[in-house]
Amino acid sequence: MTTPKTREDVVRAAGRLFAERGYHGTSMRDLGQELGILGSSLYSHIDGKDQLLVEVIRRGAAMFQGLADEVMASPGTAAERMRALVEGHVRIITEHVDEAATFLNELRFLPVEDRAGLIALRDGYQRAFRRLIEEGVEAGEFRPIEDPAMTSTFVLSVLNALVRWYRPAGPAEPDEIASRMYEFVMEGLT
Amino acid sequence: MTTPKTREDVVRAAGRLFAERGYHGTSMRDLGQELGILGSSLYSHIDGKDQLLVEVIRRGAAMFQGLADEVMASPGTAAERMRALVEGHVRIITEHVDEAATFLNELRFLPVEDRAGLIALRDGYQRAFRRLIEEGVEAGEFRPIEDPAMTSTFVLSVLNALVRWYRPAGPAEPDEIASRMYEFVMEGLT
DNA sequence: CCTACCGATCGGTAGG
DNA sequence: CCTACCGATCGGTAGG
Repeated sequence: MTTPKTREDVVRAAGRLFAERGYHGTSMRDLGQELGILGSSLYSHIDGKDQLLVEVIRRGAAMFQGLADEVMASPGTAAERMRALVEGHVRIITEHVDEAATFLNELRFLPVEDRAGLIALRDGYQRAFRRLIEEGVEAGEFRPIEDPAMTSTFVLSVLNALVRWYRPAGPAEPDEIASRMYEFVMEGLT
Repeated sequence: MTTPKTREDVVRAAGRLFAERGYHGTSMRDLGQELGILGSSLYSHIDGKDQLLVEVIRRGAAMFQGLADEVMASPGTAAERMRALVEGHVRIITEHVDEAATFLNELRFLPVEDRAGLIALRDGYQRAFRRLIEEGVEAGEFRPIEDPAMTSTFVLSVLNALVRWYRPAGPAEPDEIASRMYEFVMEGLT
């Protein structure tokens, strides 16, 4: 009675397990079990385990890159665009934790031929934050910041760590998380 | 001519590989190779692979807990103690990246009987940050903060992410990193 | 610390 | 999607 699994089902289940147990902590038999089929049956949908990792991570990367492209092409002050980046980043993670977590945690296990390209995407995303910080400093919206690259790492550290503690059943709503993150990033503790 | 490996050598090499490739991405044969011996020879030093994970993570946990105990028992304003926590945290990571990274990344792979205790240690460390934030708000040193628990997560996100990007050969000195982190945590971007 | 293994599990294939 | 497998690798042991 249960309808046959699709390739899409397989990729999504892979994201779930890679996020939860890591790429090397997930066997093809685990993944089959998650879908109610045998591990060997997965190979009618995909070519190999590493292909699944590539596909899950590509999805994560694409969402973040899309956000950065959109926000950086839009008008507004540096503060306004920073708010848009924070809200978008939180939305991506709360709506797609698995792909986001796998993108952020399992990049190093990618096959060599895919690794460099996806790391470049991640670095490009970080560069958007750095440029925005530089613009904000120049415009006098932000305080003088000696090392915008390192500071962009700090901002992204706060945002990315959400994949580690976000739980859909948790007490905090995504909107509330985004607001408090933006506040913290802009004002710090004082 | 090379002196025999000690148990200490084994634990340290395990920390290195667990940090770099993850627990499940490291085989006992990999670990042996790192030390110039066979995988099976490791068992004259240790009882099992999971024991190595427990030991590496215990070391990481102990350093952070020691820092929190020391700082929270010392006098000083909330800001002064926050600075001490940031500086200590950065020092621990820059001097012991492997144990720190394994503690922060591989906790979930611990044997069930050790997991809860070490997670409790991590949570206790985070509680020190939360209490300090609450004290700083009450004393009027920090701005009013509605959710000190979530805010402590933000501060720790910035600090913990250092295990992901710190490289001893990198351009930034530990002291400089600590200063900029403290500045960011206190003032944010504005 | 090595030699020589062990059973279990891994990613993956052929054929239906 | 399953049956029935494959060679390779896994964590680990006995004996020296």
